Amino acid sequence: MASGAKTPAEAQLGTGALCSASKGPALAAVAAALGSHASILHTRRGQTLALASDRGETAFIVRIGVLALQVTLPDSARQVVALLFPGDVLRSSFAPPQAQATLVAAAAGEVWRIRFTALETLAAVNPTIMRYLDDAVAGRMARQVIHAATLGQFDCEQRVATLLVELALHTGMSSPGGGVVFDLPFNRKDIADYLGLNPDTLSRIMSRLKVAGLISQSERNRAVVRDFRALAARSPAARSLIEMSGARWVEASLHTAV
Amino acid sequence: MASGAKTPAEAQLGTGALCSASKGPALAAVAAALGSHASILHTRRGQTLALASDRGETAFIVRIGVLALQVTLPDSARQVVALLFPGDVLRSSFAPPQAQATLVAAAAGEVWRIRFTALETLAAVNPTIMRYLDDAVAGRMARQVIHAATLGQFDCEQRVATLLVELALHTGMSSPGGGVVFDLPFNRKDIADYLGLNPDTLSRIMSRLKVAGLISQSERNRAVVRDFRALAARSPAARSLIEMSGARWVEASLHTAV
DNA sequence: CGCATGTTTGAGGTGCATCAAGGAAGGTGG
DNA sequence: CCACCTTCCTTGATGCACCTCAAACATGCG
Repeated sequence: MASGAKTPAEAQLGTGALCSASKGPALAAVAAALGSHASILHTRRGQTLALASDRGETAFIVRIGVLALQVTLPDSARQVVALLFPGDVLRSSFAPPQAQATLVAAAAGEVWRIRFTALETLAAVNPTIMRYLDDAVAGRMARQVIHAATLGQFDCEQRVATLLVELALHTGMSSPGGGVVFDLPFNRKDIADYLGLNPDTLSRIMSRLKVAGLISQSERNRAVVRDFRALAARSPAARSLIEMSGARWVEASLHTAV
Repeated sequence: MASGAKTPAEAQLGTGALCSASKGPALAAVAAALGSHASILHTRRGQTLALASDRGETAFIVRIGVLALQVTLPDSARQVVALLFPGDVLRSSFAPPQAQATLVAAAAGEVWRIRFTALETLAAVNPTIMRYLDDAVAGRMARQVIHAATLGQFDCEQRVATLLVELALHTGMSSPGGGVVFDLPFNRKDIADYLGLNPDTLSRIMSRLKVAGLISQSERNRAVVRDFRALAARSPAARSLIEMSGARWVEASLHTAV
């Protein structure tokens, strides 16, 4: 999918352009089987999705766009716990009890919602679906592991670099200028809450990266990575994220300094 | 299981005493079906288990004891990403690629290892197993979410309180003195790496909690929570952890100040 | 234009890390 | 049984990375 072969909807929404299909069974292969049981939600920027439906557990499958799972523990500040990209699967039970958990859309996109029991039934019958779900959950867990390492061990610049690498890999499109362009989901406060930083500190780091020539911003909420290799070098998690994303343009970017 | 009704092995190893069965299908119910396909590993304190076997993906099911999953990203310090308690399930693909990941036993215990493909096959045939695995993974993810919030938002005292609550809930036994006793897995450095803190800082916090009368230490590597309610009050994640653990003695502890 | 919301940047404070010295616990050989 | 060593834990002094507060600066909208 490195060039062409994207649906009009994807092109319009600016996702999936540079991100090749995930490993394992592609979502497309299981879409047909799931489609009849799932309700399709079209999201807008900032829209919140209720995690638990009236009764029973729910599963969400991201088709297009970026979502954030945020959690607020009592007497604590909010933490954006995970960013969800196309292909990701979320169960409502992934959020801990006794916590205020919210699913927020970063942009216009598409999410499939399905009762978990129904999904379980489908998985029992269709090995492809089961494999897809298992792989999606495993990938989600691996990303969560990286996030834990990010929050626990990285300094603020490494955290920001990690986020930018993550976004470039998942939602980035190569720009005419030679860099990688992508939308910054949410505002500074939300991003800071994802990285466990202060918004002021985040702003400072971004400015520093701009001065260093690694990134630039055409408009607000949009970023251009000018030197992906230099950026990746500042994130200890870059290699892991690159291998997990399976994005093909990375190869080229890593060998061509800008 | 608040009193008696524990196997000799559990009593000897000091686990599972106060922790009632997890929700959903108990591990015992699926043990028979898995037993013939899994190899049983007996762990010693500090023993490391290879995550990926020679070929193919592996799953681990913790029966007795505590394990830690630790990850070291390139050019970064080690992060203990998760503590695994009896009933927990770990797939080798939960660890990100391009990272040095290790599974370490905190104490003598028992772990079942099984090829993931075999486990998948069993799950497809046996709904009870599938349900158990799904629930175990969902619970693991919820704990990972809490850990992210802990690393991202809590101050150092809240982090330590959270760990102590977690350990008390999962491995604690009520002591004659009225408190809750449990082993401290690993040494200070390892615990600090789990909480994203410096060992020196951790030691200071522990001393502070001792002075405040919340905990005491009979021997090294062993802790007694003297006032569980006060400790829980210092951890924003306590309510979530309590509800997830399903430990029954908590009810009593929460209503009796010491 | 004028207001609301979000971002940037500076000045100053603080929580935690770092460094270093001392102390307890456990193991080993005499 | 006691010196001795190694390992781990504790605790004080100091410094820095990041947070906090506040003011100026952008951006969008009625």
